[in-house]
Amino acid sequence: MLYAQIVLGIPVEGPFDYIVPESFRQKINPGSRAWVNFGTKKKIGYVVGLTHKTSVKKLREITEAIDDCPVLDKEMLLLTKQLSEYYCCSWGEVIEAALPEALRRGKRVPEFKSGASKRKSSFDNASITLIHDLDGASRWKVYLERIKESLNAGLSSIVLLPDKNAVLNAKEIIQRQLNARTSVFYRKVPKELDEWLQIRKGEIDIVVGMRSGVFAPFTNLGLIIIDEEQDLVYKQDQVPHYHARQAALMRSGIGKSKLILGSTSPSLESLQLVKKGLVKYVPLSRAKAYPKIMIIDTKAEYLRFKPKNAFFSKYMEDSILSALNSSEKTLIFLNRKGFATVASCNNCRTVLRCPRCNVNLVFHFKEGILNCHYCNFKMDSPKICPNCNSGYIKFSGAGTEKIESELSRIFPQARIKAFESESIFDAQDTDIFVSTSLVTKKTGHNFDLICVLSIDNSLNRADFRSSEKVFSSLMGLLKLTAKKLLIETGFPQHHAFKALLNNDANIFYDKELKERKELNFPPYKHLALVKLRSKIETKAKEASHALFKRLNAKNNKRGINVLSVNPGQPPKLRGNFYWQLLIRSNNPKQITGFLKTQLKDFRHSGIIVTVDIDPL
DNA sequence: AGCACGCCGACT
DNA sequence: GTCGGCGTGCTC
Repeated sequence: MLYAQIVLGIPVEGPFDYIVPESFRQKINPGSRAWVNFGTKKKIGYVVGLTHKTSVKKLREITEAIDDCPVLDKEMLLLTKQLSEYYCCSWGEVIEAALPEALRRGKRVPEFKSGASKRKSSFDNASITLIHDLDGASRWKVYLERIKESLNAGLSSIVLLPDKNAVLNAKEIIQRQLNARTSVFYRKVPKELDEWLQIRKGEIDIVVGMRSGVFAPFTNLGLIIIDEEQDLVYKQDQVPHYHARQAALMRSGIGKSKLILGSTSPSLESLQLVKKGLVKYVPLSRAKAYPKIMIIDTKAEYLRFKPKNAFFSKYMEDSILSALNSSEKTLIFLNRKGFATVASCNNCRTVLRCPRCNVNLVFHFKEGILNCHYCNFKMDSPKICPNCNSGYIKFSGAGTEKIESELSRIFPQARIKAFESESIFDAQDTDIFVSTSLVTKKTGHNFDLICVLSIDNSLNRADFRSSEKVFSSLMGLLKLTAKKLLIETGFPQHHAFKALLNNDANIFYDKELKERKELNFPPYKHLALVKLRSKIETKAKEASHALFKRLNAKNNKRGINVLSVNPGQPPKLRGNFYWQLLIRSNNPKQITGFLKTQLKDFRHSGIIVTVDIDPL
């Protein structure tokens, strides 16, 4: 008797054994899909193994075999398994993250010959490289060389980028420079399945994609490149909360392929791997001139000039004016969209909030609406206060739109454009651009003057990564100018600014690493976030406290620390109330092991629990 | 996750 | 008396 060990794309640990009927023997192999009855439902199962022995009494038969040739090869099976052990989710859930939608729905693929797998040279320390490239231009030379090496060895490459624009841009560079079969591959790309099949058949040499591109089904992978590896989009914000960098590290270990991480401001995680000697560090110098950088101490400015409610310091205003006078291009950078942060009634002080998330709504002047930046809830801006019917709604706080209108008041002669969202911003006839971090995502922009406003908001978040995020966005801005960069801050001594002033990233990294070490934060320790959500506020609170108590009681493991229970951030999102536990450990696998046993029989009505390992 | 089985409260 | 709430266990 032959049994198939099958996992499913639901949060239950398998595998489950099924009888393989004689007629399906040819088609049931590790990595192939099959229809199975599970409970009362018909589901897609993924065969992860075959066996002649089973301890289960009442077995069911596989309903139908789907694949002539397995959709997952040995490497992919191992990769998805390792990821499920790391990220505290089921094997089947990771498999579903790695397959195109059509395959998860059970769509058949025509019979195909799997691409040949090639033997690769041995894997050593030089196999992982971190390229620290200060203006983001010179690294492409290295990328192209390494891809070419891979091609010459008959091996394929994956190139990951943070967003669609960068993907299309990269594809163009590659197609211009190399004679190779290149495919753009990401979730929801038109004809996703066709692309997938071509890669699986070995008809493609290079895949350019985003996060999920790390699962491109090559059988002869030689190289993975992750560009701007510090970018937060490489972490999936849904189960299975995997990080493309982590997946790439695992995949390169399994398949003996090389890995290149490229960045303008490397993550501390990657630098830590360099320090441990696991990753080779390659710094590239900046080709562009280094701009003049000024840190404007807003406290000192205030003492000198006492501007009341001014958005710009005197120095900044003067700089913008002189840029205008010599018809230079200026960028005003701030991290807040919209016209105002808060809309409140001037009479009763009622603040207008999102009904689903309970956060302040942001006023968008052009559309005349209030918008929730968490769930995208929109409503027409009310003329009168919904609470006291008074007719005066006050808007305070500065977003891009507010700054835009303020600028046109101070500089009526200037042509000003604010860009949020995806609006076109190659306008030639513009003197001053106002933008959020979106501007660093678009290529080919150059400014004579960049002014950074209200960076302190970002710096003082209750987030241990806030400094790193600020540093990274400043380094992103640095790429956009060779002339002048002004930063307003009340913390001019901060190591992020010092590093910038001295053109020495190590000033930032050394200090930041030291702080992280002292506080037991990543990259020295790992964190896990256990999130509980419920429609009912008290239930979420009570359940999270019960879980906190339980985890502390059951935790006899050395090295695991259940740190805190807190309301989620934000506490209310899309009509659900969130609470979260924070756990610290030396090793994510240890947390995952602990949580998998503890959460199996933790059940509260109306509560959904999810786990995020290495949250960002 | 999704479902069935099973035991207690307020309704035709 | 029964419809339905949700706590509990299970899915090969």
